[in-house]
Amino acid sequence: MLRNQSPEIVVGRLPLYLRMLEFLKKEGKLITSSQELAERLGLSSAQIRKDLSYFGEFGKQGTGYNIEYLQRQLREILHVDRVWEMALIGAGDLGRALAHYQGFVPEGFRLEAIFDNAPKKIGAQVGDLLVLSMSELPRVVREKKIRVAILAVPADAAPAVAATLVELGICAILNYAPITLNVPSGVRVYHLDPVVGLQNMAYYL
Amino acid sequence: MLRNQSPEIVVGRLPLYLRMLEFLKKEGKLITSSQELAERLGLSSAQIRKDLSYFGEFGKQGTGYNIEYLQRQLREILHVDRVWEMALIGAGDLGRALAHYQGFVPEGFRLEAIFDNAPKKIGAQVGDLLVLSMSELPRVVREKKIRVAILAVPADAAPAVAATLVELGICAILNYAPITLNVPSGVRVYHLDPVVGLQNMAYYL
DNA sequence: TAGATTGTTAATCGATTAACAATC
DNA sequence: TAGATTGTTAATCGATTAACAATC
Repeated sequence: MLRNQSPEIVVGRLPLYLRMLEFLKKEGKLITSSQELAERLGLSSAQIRKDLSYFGEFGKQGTGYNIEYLQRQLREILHVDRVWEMALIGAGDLGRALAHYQGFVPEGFRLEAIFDNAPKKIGAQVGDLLVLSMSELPRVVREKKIRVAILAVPADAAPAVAATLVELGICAILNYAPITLNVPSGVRVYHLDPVVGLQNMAYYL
Repeated sequence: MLRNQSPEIVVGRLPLYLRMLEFLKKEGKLITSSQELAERLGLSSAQIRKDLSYFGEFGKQGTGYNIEYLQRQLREILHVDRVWEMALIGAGDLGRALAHYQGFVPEGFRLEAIFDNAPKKIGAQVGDLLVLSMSELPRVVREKKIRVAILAVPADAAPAVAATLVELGICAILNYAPITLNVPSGVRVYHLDPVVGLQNMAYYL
């Protein structure tokens, strides 16, 4: 695959395209166009065509894009044409909410285990998982070859847990802790902080 | 205030600066520099100076930035030098986790009420709030002059709820539903979807 | 064929970086 | 004063958009 420009920002939009394609499919559509996608997503049709063209030719002139086909292609590009096992760290309110979330599996991810270091929580049932001690983390990550983790611990615990995850070979961390994590290059962190979103929007209030 | 370029992307970084300043303060620091902030945040020092200079002059040559002072200035710029009341829609697992979250108030936001339309949930105690019926939403929003909402309902319910929120005059929506919301200009939506983050990172796996 | 829409090029627009005078 | 760091300018870099030939 040719990579003559960094696609980081483009890759960031592909999951949105994938989500919208699923939505359109549920509306009964079989075909869509860059214009329809653009309108629904609040982007320009040129941007969508350009983004897609970076990875290949997926449409037909005069017709548009076959939704199923484009979904398959995008899933392949994003490597979500398989299921990635995940470790969830933190069995607090948020951790339990994530453990109950049904939306991961259809999109290429599955929670394999949930960890906490509070003795009161260890052994508790959460969804169809039992909360394991943090001391089990290395073994589970190794045995299940886990490469993705969700971090749902308080901010003050996050740096140490992140360091452990990195050491165990985790290379993608979905971080719910309200703190900027310092990780080596090669490890990716995606940050989800409600306060960052709220403060951002507050500027415009 | 002069606005000769769109600061959207800059405004998006200010909450990160604010969060890092708090972190440095907790380490006992009184002063920081664009270089220190840059290293900790993984940005360039030039970018941080440029971002700040867009809103004013907050530093001293040779010295750097007084942390407390810069925090106060950034809070004022972002309009989080006050507390915004919020309505939370959805009393599922995620809604309850958000209702228990202690991190909103120190950052300028407070949950005023939580709503759901499931009869089983209405009246339940969640944190120190009682779950109210959706039919109460208009009254509460009006009486408390609420302008910010958190949407924590399933994707299929989200568009209708968002439309209601917009109609009631809500102008900032923190959206946890995995769907792109269509709102009029003037209403801002900040999207938090774990799957989007995971799929984005999966590209690099 | 006529109409529609893609994929792609070139132009435009905007964001980041490098460099440095100003100054603490 | 010497050293450090800001605020700002100009240069660079990258992303978006407009336009259109190709083609279904």
